[in-house]
Amino acid sequence: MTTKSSVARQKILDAASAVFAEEGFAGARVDEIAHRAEVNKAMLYYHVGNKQDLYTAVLTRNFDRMDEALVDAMKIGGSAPDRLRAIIAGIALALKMIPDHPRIVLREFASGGTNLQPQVLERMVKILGMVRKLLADGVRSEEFRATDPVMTHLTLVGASLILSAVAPFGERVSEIDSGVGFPNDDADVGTFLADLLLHGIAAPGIGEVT
Amino acid sequence: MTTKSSVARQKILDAASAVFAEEGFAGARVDEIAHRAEVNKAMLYYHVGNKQDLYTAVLTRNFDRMDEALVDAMKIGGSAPDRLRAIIAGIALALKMIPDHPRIVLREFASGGTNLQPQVLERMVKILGMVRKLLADGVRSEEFRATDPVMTHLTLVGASLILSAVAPFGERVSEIDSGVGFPNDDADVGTFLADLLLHGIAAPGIGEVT
DNA sequence: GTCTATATACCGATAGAC
DNA sequence: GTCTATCGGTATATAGAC
Repeated sequence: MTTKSSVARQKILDAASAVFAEEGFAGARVDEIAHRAEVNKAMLYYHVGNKQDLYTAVLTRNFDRMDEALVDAMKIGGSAPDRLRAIIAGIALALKMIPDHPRIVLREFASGGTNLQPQVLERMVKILGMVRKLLADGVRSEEFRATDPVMTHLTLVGASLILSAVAPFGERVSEIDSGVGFPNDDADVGTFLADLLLHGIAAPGIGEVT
Repeated sequence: MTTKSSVARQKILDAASAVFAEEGFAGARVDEIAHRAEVNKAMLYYHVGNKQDLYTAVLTRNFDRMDEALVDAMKIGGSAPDRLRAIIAGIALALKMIPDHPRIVLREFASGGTNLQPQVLERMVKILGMVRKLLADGVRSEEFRATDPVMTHLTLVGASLILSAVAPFGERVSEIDSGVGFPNDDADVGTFLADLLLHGIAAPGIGEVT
């Protein structure tokens, strides 16, 4: 059958996610995706549809997984800083489970989201909204300073994406300069980012905020 | 003549920079670049070379402009926090002057830098090194906490790129949800990021660092 | 240096047999 | 549901006249 839970369909989406992450939408080849999924190209079109449908299906699935993980991470309650730590840890963990996702999303930020269908944009906006609401709550309860909310949540999400996506780039860089050293898979992105965003890098008493 | 300063060549690189920013390397069309540069396609090949050469020429030029601006911004000296503010302001200003650049670089982070020639990677490493050295200096002088240096400088650079590149994406999002509101061109990305990275968002006395 | 015309190859998509 | 064969469109790149 051609249901959304077909095994072939899942294999196709897995392969497509990897290829879109590596090559981008324009650079990805449908033949390559079919080859990696070990299905005939005609079957790919039969099960999922054309390249754009495939891309939308991949992003929808990846965002739904993200959303599921984040809704889960937000259940803990507590102070705004505690919940911020929880959502950042949730984002970092989810991106680690779906390593293709940050690379695809980063490209969409770069391209202006031109390949994104409305249902995908809605899912992105929902996640951005969760972060933004949390930040606004913290400002209201006076646990956070009143920073620009939009730039703050873009920084949080953007930094999470970059840190989660940078490993392959790091390998390429170390080909020409082995002394740089990018984060490996063991790096605790969540704890690092939460500390940084909450307290910054200035030592206590150094360089007051204006 | 076919020198690097030819007017035609500069027009081609300007057009190519814009198209690569919008469409990525794989998505960019040489015909489109030639059309925007108002030169014949054959002349484009004559003046610059093939698509890969063109991409490398654009990135080399953009990174050299970045480097020039940053070396300039670093001349001020002063405390580590002061210099951090200066380099972040320098990055933000330079990216504002070269709006194509963050979009192109973001894609390269996503793709693992597979389209980057060694001379381009070297220029990236140089800029990353300037930031990293500054952070290390601050830790040594005890003006900065001893955070992970690699993740810190990736966060700084990544956040600068995202905040500088997100405007077109923001316009796409507001098509489906006009209430989100992304940073516009007037946003003072430099001051925001410097405050955030130095002091974080936690209100004084809230949620101590472990 | 400039331009037209075209070679060459690739890629997305599907027709049609089984 | 599955596969082969192929169509049609498009993209990079260049030959060759001026």
